[in-house]
Amino acid sequence: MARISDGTKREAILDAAVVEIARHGYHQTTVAMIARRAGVADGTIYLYFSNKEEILFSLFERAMGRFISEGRTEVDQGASATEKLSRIVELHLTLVGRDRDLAIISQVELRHSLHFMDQLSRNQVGEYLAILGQVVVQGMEEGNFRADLDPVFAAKAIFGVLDEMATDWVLSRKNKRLESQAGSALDFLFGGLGVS
Amino acid sequence: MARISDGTKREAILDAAVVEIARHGYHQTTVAMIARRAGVADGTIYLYFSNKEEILFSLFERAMGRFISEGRTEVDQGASATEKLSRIVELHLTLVGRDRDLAIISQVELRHSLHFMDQLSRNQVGEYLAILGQVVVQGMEEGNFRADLDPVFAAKAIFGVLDEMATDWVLSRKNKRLESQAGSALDFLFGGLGVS
DNA sequence: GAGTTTAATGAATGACTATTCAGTATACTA
DNA sequence: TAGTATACTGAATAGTCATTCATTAAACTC
Repeated sequence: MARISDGTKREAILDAAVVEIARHGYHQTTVAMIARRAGVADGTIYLYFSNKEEILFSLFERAMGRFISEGRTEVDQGASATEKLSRIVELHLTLVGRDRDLAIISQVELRHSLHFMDQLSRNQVGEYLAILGQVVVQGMEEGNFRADLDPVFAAKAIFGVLDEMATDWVLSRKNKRLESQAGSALDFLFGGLGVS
Repeated sequence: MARISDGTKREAILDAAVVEIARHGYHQTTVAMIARRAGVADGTIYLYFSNKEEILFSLFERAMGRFISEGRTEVDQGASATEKLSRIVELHLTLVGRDRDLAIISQVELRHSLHFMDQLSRNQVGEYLAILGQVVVQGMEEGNFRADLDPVFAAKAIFGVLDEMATDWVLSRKNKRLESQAGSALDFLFGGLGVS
């Protein structure tokens, strides 16, 4: 029998969870529904996750892990801060826009509870904000961004704009591609950052 | 016996709900908990609300109603678009920052489900975005904002920044007043809008 | 291929809680 | 004050589901 450490069954469960939770919401999704879609028995879920909430956590870690690692790569490929920011914006919108189910999870379902949001904010989102903050600092040092910026605040503002765009896209039924607004977003953000 | 139409008991229930839901989250809050805090029997809740979810809806309507009406007043008091926007930003941060429990409800608990967010977005938040959009249009007509702005996009971006600030404040344990960042926010937003 | 270990199953359990409603209390009416 | 209408109560109901665990199946070992 396949070793539990293969990870393929675990992945299957997470994949199933994305679909079910995106479709019905976390609280309306039963463990049985996830098990059924993943093609395993209810009890099997508990061999891989200690409880239902851990599935949601794992879902997020998996998604955000990809997000951050790709983000770092993009940042490393840009030279100037403006270039790095362009890449981040493009990537953020592309990644969110790639998979609507996953977007629903990250824009809506993961924000269920204070406790949950707190976790996110302290860990993954915090890391993302830190990356943004570093780019802002670099831009200031290069003399391309306003000298009186507060990098921590600016990072939040940038994130706020991107996050609102993502949420809006998830809620709108239009099929307009999210990335298509990257230009407007950059114009706005560069303006806010004082890029001349 | 007091008439049901007095509304005082209904208000008491909503007040109790804000506290309990902010403290424990919507799903961990039982109807019995709300009833207990409001000083009424469990069954009494159902004389005023048809089910638990309607309490959450009503909570939101009550809060957002105040928000929008005060928002309109502020807008009407400003002459130029820049002045109006300053007032809106100040008001938004002040109102959110005034009551942490209510802020938790609006920044976290009300965003529970796609269905719920959809409602918000379509109605109250949509109205708020419309107000912001009008201000942007005015600013463009006055020649103070960039001419190539997309007002619908700009409204979302403004809202995104304010909303992220609010969420961050709710999650942070610091007691820094939210309004204290209004200046930074305005600098950023005016920059994004191309105010020279 | 007998024996052992590991993985998977799914029916049963147990706990929880939104909602109901028969009964009680309070206010109004004449 | 008797009678009626309205508001309130809280124990009982009814349904839901996360989680467990005794049993079965598969894989590995030598």
